[in-house]
Amino acid sequence: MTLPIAARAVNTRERILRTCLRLFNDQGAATVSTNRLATELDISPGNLYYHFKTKEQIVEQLVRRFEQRLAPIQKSSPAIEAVDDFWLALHFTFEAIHDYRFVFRDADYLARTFPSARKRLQSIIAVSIATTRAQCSTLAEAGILRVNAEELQTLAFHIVFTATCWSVFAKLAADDVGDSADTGRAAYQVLTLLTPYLNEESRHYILYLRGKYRG
Amino acid sequence: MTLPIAARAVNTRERILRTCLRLFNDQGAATVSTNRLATELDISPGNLYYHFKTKEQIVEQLVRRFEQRLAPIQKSSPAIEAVDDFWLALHFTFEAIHDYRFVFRDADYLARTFPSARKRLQSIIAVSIATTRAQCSTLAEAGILRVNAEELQTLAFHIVFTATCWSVFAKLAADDVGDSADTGRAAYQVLTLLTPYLNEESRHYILYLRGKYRG
DNA sequence: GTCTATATGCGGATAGAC
DNA sequence: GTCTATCCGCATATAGAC
Repeated sequence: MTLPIAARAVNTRERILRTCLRLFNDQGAATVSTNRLATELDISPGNLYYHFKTKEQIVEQLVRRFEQRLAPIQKSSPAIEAVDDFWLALHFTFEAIHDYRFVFRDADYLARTFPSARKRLQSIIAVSIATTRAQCSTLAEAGILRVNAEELQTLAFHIVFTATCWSVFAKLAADDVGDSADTGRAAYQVLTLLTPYLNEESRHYILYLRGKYRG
Repeated sequence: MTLPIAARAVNTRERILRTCLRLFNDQGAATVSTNRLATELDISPGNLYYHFKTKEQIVEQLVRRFEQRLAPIQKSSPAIEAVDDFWLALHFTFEAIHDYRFVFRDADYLARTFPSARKRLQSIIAVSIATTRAQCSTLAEAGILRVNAEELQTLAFHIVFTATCWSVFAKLAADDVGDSADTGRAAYQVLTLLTPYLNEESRHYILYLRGKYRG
């Protein structure tokens, strides 16, 4: 009952991507060489080369997956009718970011080294800002968020900025070497940006949520 | 009228540091090898080695200078009596960050590769948060900023986060490849965080400043 | 598909002559 | 102080056998 050849091939390709993602997240995309990746997988460099001719191809595939992971979350924009919808979407987003944390962590290296990655990253950010603005806009129309057009834009920009860069900063500021997952803390930090602009009722709700994310 | 030998030596050392800073800022600390640095300086690798035995020593020296550059700005904390004092301090800070932008841009690489740099970076961030909190606290006592203790902490944290990571994000989000200096935009973005908590008078002042930093 | 073996180049670091 | 020459190791990439 061994798997057919085609399935085995898919499996190796899949193993490469999964393992690479893990190593990238743990050690940084710049640090993880193709050789080390092959060693970790217990396959030969030649075999790795058979599946991916360049490191760039692996990177692009992983970034593409990250993009696909974000897509359904962002599609939910119109359904954001209350603060906790926003909160939930934020949570999913941060989980995705955490699962692919190398993407933003090593953004500078990736953008510098792989032109294809650079384009994709910029696209992700542009889409994210647009989506976030749409979400905030929906909240504003529902009277939950009190902002003018300019504040809306600045807020959306700042939320995306926080989402993308938070893990870099958290890791840097942390005493320990590992990456404290704490996506809740990240979401909380973003929500704090929103707080002053919320109406009374929603602000109270935030204060309630806040209690759950402090220790 | 040639310079005495000692002075020449100091000069080469200084030239190394200056050129290295420029290359780091332009191309990234990870990308710039000691060999490329030597080539750019028109000196031999051996000569470079004479002045700095390791790349880490150069990095540490540069980070130390960045720290020293920040120090006098941070010492001015008690003198923050109005919003535009804060604004000015912010401006100086962002100028310093821009002049040493590789420090935060490549923070992950630096922290990973050079333990000495990691410690220094963490110290810089810790001091910055403390300083910022002190500044905000002064503003709060003067009735300019209306925040409770928790908001103060979160705000300080977020301000430092923005200051350190902004250039990374700005560069990533930008279409062009170069680094748009625009420290004004960065300072404006930080000030926006403060706005909702300001008293009436100061908020108007901010709105006035805002006009100067939009195109 | 997977392996072994290897080409080629660049990185940091260093010895020893001048 | 500065150079030339060079070691060593690791990176990416690849050819060719199985």
